[in-house]
Amino acid sequence: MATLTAAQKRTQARIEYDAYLATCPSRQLLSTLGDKWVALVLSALAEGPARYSELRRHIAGVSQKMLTQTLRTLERDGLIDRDVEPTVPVTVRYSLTPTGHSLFAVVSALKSWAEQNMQTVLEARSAYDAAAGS
Amino acid sequence: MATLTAAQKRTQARIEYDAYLATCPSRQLLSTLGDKWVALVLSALAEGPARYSELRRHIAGVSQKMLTQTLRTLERDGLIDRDVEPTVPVTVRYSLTPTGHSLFAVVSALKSWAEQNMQTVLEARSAYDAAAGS
DNA sequence: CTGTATCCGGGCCGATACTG
DNA sequence: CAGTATCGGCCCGGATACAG
Repeated sequence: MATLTAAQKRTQARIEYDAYLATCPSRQLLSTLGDKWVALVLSALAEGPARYSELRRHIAGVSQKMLTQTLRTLERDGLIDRDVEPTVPVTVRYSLTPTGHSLFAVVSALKSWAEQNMQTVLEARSAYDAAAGS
Repeated sequence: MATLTAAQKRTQARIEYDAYLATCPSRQLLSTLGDKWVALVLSALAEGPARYSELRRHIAGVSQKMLTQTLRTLERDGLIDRDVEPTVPVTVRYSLTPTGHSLFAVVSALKSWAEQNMQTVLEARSAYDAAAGS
């Protein structure tokens, strides 16, 4: 039949909304920044260009896989440059593009907010947890 | 023995780094904002207080579970207020706190960056994919 | 040195059913 | 109306092994 059940309508609405979100610039940016290592890589490269192994050492907790994956994503989005020098063994330098620098500025603003307000947030959290425990 | 293998040292370094990240205000904020629905709930409430069912309708794609979970997290962090009116049936109004409003301002800045630069990013992405396909 | 390929466990999140 | 409880699929991301 042509009519849909309530459940089907809801599912359909969700699919459409997901599609809408997938094209939303803000959401795309947010999900990229939300990635665990993106902000750290941006910060590291904001201090200047660096080689793969330097990044790996500087961001101590990252796994090889995630570092490579993060770098590829950022490169694909035009946020960082990847320069390969044909030495033996090969040398690779990563650096921020202008777009990457401008994104880092935004992230810095976020960082400032966090540093100024996280204390308040943490206190609210403690108060909330204490009330729940009583 | 007292010495550690290279693998053990790396694991240890990762644990310490994770612990460090867990206390980093920026990272905490980023992982919160990265949550799929947080920004959407903030945006919705920035337009004014709303009831649970209103939010559910306004943010069409969200599931009951995730909406509740998101609201709880934001409430816990002191970003939104939850007011219960003892009517029958019960009425619940959510609204942004001052801290919540200030966070929304930051998110708005992020949104502006996304709207201004996502076109460039998308083009870079297309170019990258085209090069890979050749 | 700078990656790629594969396996696999844990957690996120949607669907569903139930409640005051 | 405004939730809570539970199950299950899927994907993220770490560990490991291999390669140019």
